[in-house]
Amino acid sequence: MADINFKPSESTKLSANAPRGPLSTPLSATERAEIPFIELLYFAYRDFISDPDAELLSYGFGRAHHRIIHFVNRHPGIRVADLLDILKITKQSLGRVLKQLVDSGFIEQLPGPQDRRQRLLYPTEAGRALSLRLLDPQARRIGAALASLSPAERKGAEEFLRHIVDASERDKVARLIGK
Amino acid sequence: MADINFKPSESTKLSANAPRGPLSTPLSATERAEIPFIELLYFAYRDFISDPDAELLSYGFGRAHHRIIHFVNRHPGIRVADLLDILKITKQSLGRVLKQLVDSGFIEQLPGPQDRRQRLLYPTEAGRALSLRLLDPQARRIGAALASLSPAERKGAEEFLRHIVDASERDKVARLIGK
DNA sequence: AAAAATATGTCAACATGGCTGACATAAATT
DNA sequence: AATTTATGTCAGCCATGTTGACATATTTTT
Repeated sequence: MADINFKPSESTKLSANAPRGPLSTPLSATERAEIPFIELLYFAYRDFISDPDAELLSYGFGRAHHRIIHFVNRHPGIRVADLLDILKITKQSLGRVLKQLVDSGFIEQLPGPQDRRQRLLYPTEAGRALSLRLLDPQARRIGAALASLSPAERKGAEEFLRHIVDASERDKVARLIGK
Repeated sequence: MADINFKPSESTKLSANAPRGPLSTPLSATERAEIPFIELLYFAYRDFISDPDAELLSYGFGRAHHRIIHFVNRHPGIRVADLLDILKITKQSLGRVLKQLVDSGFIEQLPGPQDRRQRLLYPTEAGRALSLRLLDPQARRIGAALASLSPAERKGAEEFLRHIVDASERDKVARLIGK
């Protein structure tokens, strides 16, 4: 490995002591003003899911269970097909995790009244309780964040997130969220 | 299974035809005003990562590769320990994926000039190019979202995300983002 | 009534990317 | 000289995603 024999005056702080790499100039927000938002989304989401992740551990569940529990509680009687469309996963992936939730008594399946091929999904009392437990820390986190914003800023946060969603999915998401 | 023998007047649309489940009343934003934001974060993040996910497929890479490529390009010469602290994963998880990126010529490792135990990470030209390719669709998505907002609303979006981050991580994130 | 389409479930195999635990090595620090 | 630190590596486990093929019950169509 070649040693350092040339040390040009570096302009950036982070790479000041490392002018030997193939590329020592950082990708900066100067070039791409959107980078801070990209990274904020990453860090915010990383921490946003950390609370329920910890809670789920004590039940032996994971994020997949969380998503199912949440949307079944939000839409009791939801069809399997609609849940698949929300989660954008395969029925095999869903089936495995859903089965665990049914077996452990958090979700119940009932045949559809009109179409008896359907197995509509409902939360049990335990399922509702779990949903609320998982919801609580996230709601607190959101609430605290919103509390520090003006009404216009709050609207900005909401509109920003709505526009990050695929344009083709936006209406459906708006309907699901209930606005 | 008990049949329906009582059909109370339902107020919500979604559960109107399904009053037989253990719980047919939906968890609604009426009880928890933060629910729309919780779901918006979920849907926004789901779509936000879909563009790079598709792009990565053609390289045989996954999200783990994306994160490494991104932060190494943002901070050329970063130490392995610092990258681990950003990603919050174990060195074994990082090592496996990082090795693939080094072997395929997207990232180069160089010993630290002061402390030669360190293996500082730098992007190669190919690594920078890949980083920009992955960045592009996300930056466009963010840019389009921001374009629809007023300055105050933009500030709201940014502040909201900053506050979603763990309080204990907020300063570090601010430094990483460069503000 | 028979045929086709639909909603769902299931079996099997595989890939990614997390994890833990144990151990190795080289370099810096004490 | 002993210890600590930065990093790597081997081995195995787990969660959760994938594809493909096939089964079943029910509804719709012909």
